[in-house]
Amino acid sequence: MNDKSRTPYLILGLLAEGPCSGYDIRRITLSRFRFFWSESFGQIYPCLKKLERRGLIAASGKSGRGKVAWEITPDGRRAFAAWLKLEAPPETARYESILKFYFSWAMSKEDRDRLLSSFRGRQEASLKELESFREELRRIPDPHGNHDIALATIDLGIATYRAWRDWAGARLDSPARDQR
Amino acid sequence: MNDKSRTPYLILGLLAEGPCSGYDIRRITLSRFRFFWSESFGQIYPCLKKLERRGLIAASGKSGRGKVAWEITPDGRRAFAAWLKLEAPPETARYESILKFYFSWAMSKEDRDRLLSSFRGRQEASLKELESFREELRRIPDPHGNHDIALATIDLGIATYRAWRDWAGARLDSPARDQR
DNA sequence: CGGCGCATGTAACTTGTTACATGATTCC
DNA sequence: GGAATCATGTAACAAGTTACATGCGCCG
Repeated sequence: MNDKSRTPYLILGLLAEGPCSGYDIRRITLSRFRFFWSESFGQIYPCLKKLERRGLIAASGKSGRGKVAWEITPDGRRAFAAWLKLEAPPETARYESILKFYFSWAMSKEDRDRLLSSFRGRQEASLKELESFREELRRIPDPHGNHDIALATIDLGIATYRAWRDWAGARLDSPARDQR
Repeated sequence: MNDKSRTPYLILGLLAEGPCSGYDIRRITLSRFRFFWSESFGQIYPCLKKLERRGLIAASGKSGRGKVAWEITPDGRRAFAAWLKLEAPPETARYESILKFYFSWAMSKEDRDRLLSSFRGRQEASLKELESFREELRRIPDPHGNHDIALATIDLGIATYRAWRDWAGARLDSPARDQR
């Protein structure tokens, strides 16, 4: 495991919490992980096969439909723990809508407002989704004692979505004033 | 210009504000754009050549050292404006340190605190950098009247860095309590 | 029994990074 | 004159997306 893709570790980490299918992993990255992670099927499925070949995960029978439940092996846990200790490299980001906002001096006021308002709407929707997931998580039992950390992660997402929504809101409500 | 890379538009947009070299573009993405954009030399230089071949930009002589000053052409402005009008596709993100925090139930408390504290330090440093750039921008003249929008963009970065720094700070100062 | 969503898979492609090379200029 | 930084460039590679194909099971 000396390549640079993080996909294997995302998978190992999720499986370390409990069995999962490739489809489950995809759904997780699309919902509660969305503000900090993404994966496509084209990454997930080949990576699952590769991890299996290396003995880091194993298929533990099929559940409903064609769904495969994957489990982490002791070797997998070791590989995961080793990665977890490493310092993460500097982060990079690409938010096209922020880039467009930066360039929005070249737009009409209407187009800029449309951009802002659609931005605000997306943050608002993501916020609602995370907030309701947070409530759900708070209610269900916590067998492994890791809910506090999951909740803390979600709180970071909530804080981010709120800050972004409010930022857009302020530009829409009083666009001429200089807010901080 | 029917491919999916946004690099050409970043370049066109920056050149639309004034002449720039490839190195300048890189520096901009490394500093004030860092919270929402990144580019590597391996993308920038080939892309500049391609944009020149297509007549969207032109080299306007050399300045100090071997530095090439690039300018946008009328065709370039049109291509830029056309892209700007399009709705941006859904955003994806990858923050390895947040992923690691999510998985930090598998860490010792010391390792988790180290992670949080290094995270906080990076947000703090980025925040300071953006704040001082903001002050600098406020002081210099604004010939094209687009400083307000640049400042607004920077404010989003500042809000993000603050929220992230404070989130990490709260987890470090009173890790047992349930903050919002 | 038709359509939708679940679920897996993969091939072709694009995008982006890394590592390297080169040379000029500034500063000590 | 040597080191650091500025500045450009590219080849090899890795990573990630897209578009497709397949089939099952559930629901109306």
